[in-house]
Amino acid sequence: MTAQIISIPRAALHEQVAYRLRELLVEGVIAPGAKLNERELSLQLNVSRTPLREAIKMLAAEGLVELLPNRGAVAVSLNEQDVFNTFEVMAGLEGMSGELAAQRITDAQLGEIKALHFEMLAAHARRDLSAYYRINAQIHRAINTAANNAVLTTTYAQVNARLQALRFRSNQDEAKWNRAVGEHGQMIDALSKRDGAALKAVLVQHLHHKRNVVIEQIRTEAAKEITSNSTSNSTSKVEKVSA
Amino acid sequence: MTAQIISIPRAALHEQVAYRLRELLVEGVIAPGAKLNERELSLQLNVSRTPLREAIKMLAAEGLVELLPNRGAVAVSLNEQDVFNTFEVMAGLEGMSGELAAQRITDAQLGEIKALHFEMLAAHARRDLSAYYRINAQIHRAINTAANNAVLTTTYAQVNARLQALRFRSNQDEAKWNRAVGEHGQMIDALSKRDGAALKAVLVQHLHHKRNVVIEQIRTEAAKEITSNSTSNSTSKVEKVSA
DNA sequence: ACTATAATTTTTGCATACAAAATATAATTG
DNA sequence: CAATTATATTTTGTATGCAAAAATTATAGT
Repeated sequence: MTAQIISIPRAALHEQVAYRLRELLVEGVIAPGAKLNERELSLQLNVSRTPLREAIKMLAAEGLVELLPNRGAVAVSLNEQDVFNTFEVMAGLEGMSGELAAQRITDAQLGEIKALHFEMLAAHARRDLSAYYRINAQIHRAINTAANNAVLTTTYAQVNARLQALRFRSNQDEAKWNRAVGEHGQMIDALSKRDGAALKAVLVQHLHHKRNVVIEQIRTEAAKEITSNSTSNSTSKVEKVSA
Repeated sequence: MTAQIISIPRAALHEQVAYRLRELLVEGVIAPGAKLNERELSLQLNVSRTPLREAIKMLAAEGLVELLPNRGAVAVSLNEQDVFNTFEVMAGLEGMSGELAAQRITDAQLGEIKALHFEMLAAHARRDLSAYYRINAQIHRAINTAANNAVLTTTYAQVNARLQALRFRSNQDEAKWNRAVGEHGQMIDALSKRDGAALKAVLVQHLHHKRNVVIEQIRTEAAKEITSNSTSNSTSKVEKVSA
């Protein structure tokens, strides 16, 4: 009879909207630099503008969108300097995560990370990039969890979201992929030995390499943009949200 | 004639409200755990509930208030674990700041920090705690600026704001104050030598000590609360915003 | 034809209005 | 009189409406 009374109230509308928008931004459905039209989005998400605007304000505070006075919000578009800075902070936060995780990780958590590591090796062997990225994210999240610091976790997630929005998960070359996998092996070693300094060093270097890959990619794409723009018209501006 | 046309548009209302609320929260006018009544605040700030709510959502994303579904927002109230975690992250971020600042600081910036340091020594000599805290914050901000990483600066500011809301700037004892000033001297030395590792170490230790002071104070106040509650009624709940 | 200006439309920003949930108060019953 | 239920009030959540700003289109002038 009273079964439903305890039931958790469904998340507030602005929360749901924020969650959905976060997805759209991080998955690149709303491309960097694209405008967030309130009327359009409220129609597509089937909510009024009020909770939508509240959600947008939250995303602005998270750094996923930028607010232009009287001109609404646009999805963040990071330039090379921004990407560099973001990776620098991410490296620091990852390093912290690793250092703390090495001190605090439980045997069960370590076991799970080792399992994930083998799954990652499997994905690598199959050349399954999508699975690789998924498991990779899981491993890093697991390390973060093992650090056992909620403030670190949310801070990390917030900074990381902005990088995810770059969607740089394109085809990296064979050598770099192999190196990344190798670095992951070193992480497991360091974690097993509870060697915080070593884990930190690997993680920082791992992110350093990742940063280089991304910046290289940004430059390549910027160059491509220019050449393609001179021949045909750019498609990067026509951004539509698919509900 | 066209002088006014270029003039920057005044900040949007929700921005102004967010700024003001941030002040009220950080300065402790709205005490930790206090409820943010929308009607009340909108009257006091003289805005409608719409921009007020937008501002509150931003503060929630910043971690300064907590949203309770269908029950509004309350000023964050950090327990001992939260404070510990926050300081841990702050130490990491400060360390990063120091390491990068040592690499990137300009002579002019170093000069300014040295000047601030002398001002701090003056405040210390005068036992002017208020000035000391102000200058202390300026020095840490200056180091952060010298690190030349906008993402780090905003991340740092966001995490720091939550600590400021604790308002632990009460009277610390003589010995600890002296030690803190001594640590500041070491910072200047490390910065002058552009010794990132040394600066980082000092900053991390500095925060470590600060954390201990704060946690000790929290425990003391918690103990006081209990005794005072048993004799008279607590005043910590009756929180009013003074516009 | 191209630029500059004016009218129109769209879009954002803010306030208000209404509905639903939560809280406070009153009433009722054992 | 305490405990519980019912009622009233307050408060939050969402939608809508209106005004101001920006973007777009139309118009006029060179």
